[in-house]
This record gives sequence, C-alpha cells and structure tokens, in this order.
Amino acid sequence: MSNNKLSKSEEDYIKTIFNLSEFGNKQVSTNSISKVLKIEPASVTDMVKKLSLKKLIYHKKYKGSQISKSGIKVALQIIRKHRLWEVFLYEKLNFKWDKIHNIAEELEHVSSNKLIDKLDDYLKYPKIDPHGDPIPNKLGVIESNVKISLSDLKIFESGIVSRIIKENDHFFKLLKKLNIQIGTKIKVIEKLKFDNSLEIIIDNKKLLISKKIASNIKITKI
Amino acid sequence: MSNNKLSKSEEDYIKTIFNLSEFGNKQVSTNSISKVLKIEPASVTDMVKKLSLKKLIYHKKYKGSQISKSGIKVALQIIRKHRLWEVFLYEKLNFKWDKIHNIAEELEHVSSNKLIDKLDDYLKYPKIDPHGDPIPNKLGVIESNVKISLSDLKIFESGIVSRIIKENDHFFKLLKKLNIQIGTKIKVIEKLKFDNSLEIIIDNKKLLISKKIASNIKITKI
DNA sequence: TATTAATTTTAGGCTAACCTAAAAATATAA
DNA sequence: TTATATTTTTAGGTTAGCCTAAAATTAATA
Repeated sequence: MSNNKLSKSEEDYIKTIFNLSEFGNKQVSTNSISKVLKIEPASVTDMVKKLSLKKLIYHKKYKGSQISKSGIKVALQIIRKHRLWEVFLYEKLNFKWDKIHNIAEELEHVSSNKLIDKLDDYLKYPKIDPHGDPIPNKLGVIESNVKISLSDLKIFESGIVSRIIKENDHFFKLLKKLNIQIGTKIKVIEKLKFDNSLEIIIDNKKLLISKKIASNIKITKI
Repeated sequence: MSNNKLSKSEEDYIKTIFNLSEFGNKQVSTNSISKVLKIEPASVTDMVKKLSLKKLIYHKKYKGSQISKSGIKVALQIIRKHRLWEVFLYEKLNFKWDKIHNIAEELEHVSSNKLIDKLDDYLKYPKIDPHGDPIPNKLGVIESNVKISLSDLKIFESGIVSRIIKENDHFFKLLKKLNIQIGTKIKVIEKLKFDNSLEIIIDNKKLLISKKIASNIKITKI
C-alpha cells in the first residue's frame, strides 16, 4: 500500500501519533502532537495533512487525527527498530539503561529491513527491550503475555506474577511473608530514585521491595 | 574549532572531498565531487562555499577545493564510523561483503561519539575493515603498516608480502614456484567475478592466483 | 592565438519542514 | 446563551539543499 520511503520527520510524527493513540483507538489532538515533538501546532497541521494524503492517518479539520491501519503498521516497524537497537545498546555495548533511548531514536530511522532482521537474529529474537516494553516481530505482531521482570514494570503498570526466578528457600519464605505467589496481582506505584526500590500494591496494601527482589519475579503485564 | 553538528549532506561532501584529495594533498574539482555524489555542479558550488565558510575546506573560485586540517579531522571520524559499522555488519550480523557498504553509509551519520567508541570496544579495536581498508582510531590516527590479506587488496593497489599464514609444505612449495616470498612486491590488476581469483603482477609478470591462496598471504600496503 | 569546448559560477526556482501572526472553529464559563 | 478562552487552521515567510539555464572563466585545439 504505502509506497515511498518516509522521511525521518514523517516517521517521528507517525510514531508519536501511534503512541498517543493508545493502540490506534483514540483521536489525537494537534496540540498533543505539538507538545511531544516540540513543533508548533501550525507545523503539525501541515504534516498531519500530508500524512492524511498518504493514508497513514485520518484527519478531519479541527477534529484531531486517528492513525490508520497502514499507519499502525509503519509505527510498529519503527518501534520494532527502536527497541531492537535498545537491546543491542544495552546488552552488547553496555550502555546504561538511561542512555539508550536517545541513541536508539537516531538508529530507528536507518531504513534497511534486512539490517533489522539480521540484528533481531543476532540478538536472538528478544521479546522485550531493556525498559520492559515488548518488541513487535517482523510482521508487526506484539506477542502478548510476554513475561517481564517486575522490576521492568513502569510506574502505574500492573502485572500478574507468573514465575519466580531465584529458587531457594530464603527467597520463597520472603515471598510468602510478602503475600506474593504465582497469580498475585501487583501494581507498581513508585520507583525510588535512591536505590531503585519499588513501591507496590498487593491486595490494596502498599509495600516496599528492593530492586533485587523485584528482578527475581517475572510477571505478565495486564 | 568547528562548532556545530554537520548535516548528513555536509558530511557526505567532506568525506567525498577527502577521498578525492588523496589524504588532503590534491585540489579537488567541482565536477569530480559532482560525479561522485551525483549532484549537479551548481549545487556543489553552493555547498563548497558553505564548507569554505566553516573552514572545513579552502575554495578559490574556478580553482577547485582543498580540504583543511579540521576538514580532514572530520573526514577521518566519518570514515572511522563507516568502517567500524562495516566490521559490525560483516562479523556480527553476517552480511555479505558486498552488502555492507550501503548500510554503513547510513549508519556513519548517526552522531553519538560515545556510541562509536563503545562499538569499537565491542569489536575489539579492529585495525582494518572487511575490505581491507584501515580504520582510524579515536584520535583520527591511521596506524600505518597495517597488515592485510592479499585478497583484501583492491584493484591497482600494491603491497609487500609480510607474512605467510598457512604454514605447511605444500603451500610453501607453491609459493616458491610462484616466486612469492616475504618482501615480494605484488600488484593486483584484476579480481575475477567468476571465482574471486586475483590477477597479480610480480616482477612484471602477470599471473593468476586463487582467492584461497591470496587470503593466506599477508601484505603491507604500499 | 583565435576559436571552440569544458568547467564553474551566478541567478532564479522549487520542495520539505519548520516558523509567526492572524483568522476561524470549538470549548468553557459567567 | 453569550462572552471569553483555547485550539486549530490559514496565510505568508525562512532555510537547507537541491534543480535548470545562462553567464563567466579556464582549458584544449586547429
């Protein structure tokens, strides 16, 4: 369908619109795009018209933009590239967790699909990036029920405990004490800057657990 | 000295001018730049003026361009990026020899120096790229006397045999027959598409050797 | 050396992607 | 429900990096 290669700008807009749309369901306002990309609303209107002509989004004057099916497809491929590069930067080049985003932001626009598929292969088809976000596959499909570490959950996200990694008595006893077991629903409400401890909610009760504990608990996002 | 980040276009021009200048010694004509970059001469004139203002090259009307010291510095960093990415693509991602150039062409413009240094580290500080071209280090210094395989020499390049890799009797006898020994000067005049055999000149005599033979002979470029 | 050929530059234009200022449409509040 | 505020669009402008056509300069050749 969509024929020509998109410019870096166009890709940035598509990615932003997709991200703001909550998987394509919501209308996205011109202003919100403007704020994310730090581009004046008037310029956003221009681009939104252009993307609309290319059928990557639907746009009605004064009514906001909605991403189309082919737009979603494009967005997922950009996100795939971004996240695979993040895995590479983090795992292979040993970049710190907080440095990878900006570099991946540049790398995601390098076009070759062949490159990204080979990279995927090299990284052994990771399912999530270092931030715990899922990586769409070649076809743009995001495997649901991906297990990630509790420590990779972001603030205000929830998950169901699906696996306990460190299998020793001490750890199991600790978890019992905390009321954590397979199937327990956990919501993260704070990540402490100080030592990366997580403040979580289980059965409406708040508690604090260390990064180390959290990283030994695998959960499924909900 | 040079303050602002260069655009992809500016980088392409600088790289091209450097490549055409034979290490900064030669004047480069507007037409030759035009041909390499496939951009009309009039446009080249525009850009050449701009780069001249930035002191990356010297340009006198109708007289061609010469790259400056800071221009060379910039060029070497771009070349460093290009060649390191080529090593990555070839060694880690298993791209074929002839596919890496175009992809590296895109990756070389990703800016972060930190990224390139980490990549260098990850690849264990390679001295030459898969084509046998030397890789400038962080400071832009190209280690001279780099040994490369005879098979990595390009057409019309010459080298002095400096090491024989496969150390067995059969191979030594073969080399004796071909009049090849440490110190022999060899010039490559053709690479056969058919089986990658090399046509070379030794003592003014042409002969043909297989890729396998050539790749077991290390030489120093001259 | 005079003429022709080739190269290089100037002049004027175009497009993508931004901008500001002002007008139009929509949303909010008295 | 009218007045005000906010959002969005239109109109017109800028810059980078390209283009073509024509003029200026330099090089080649008869």
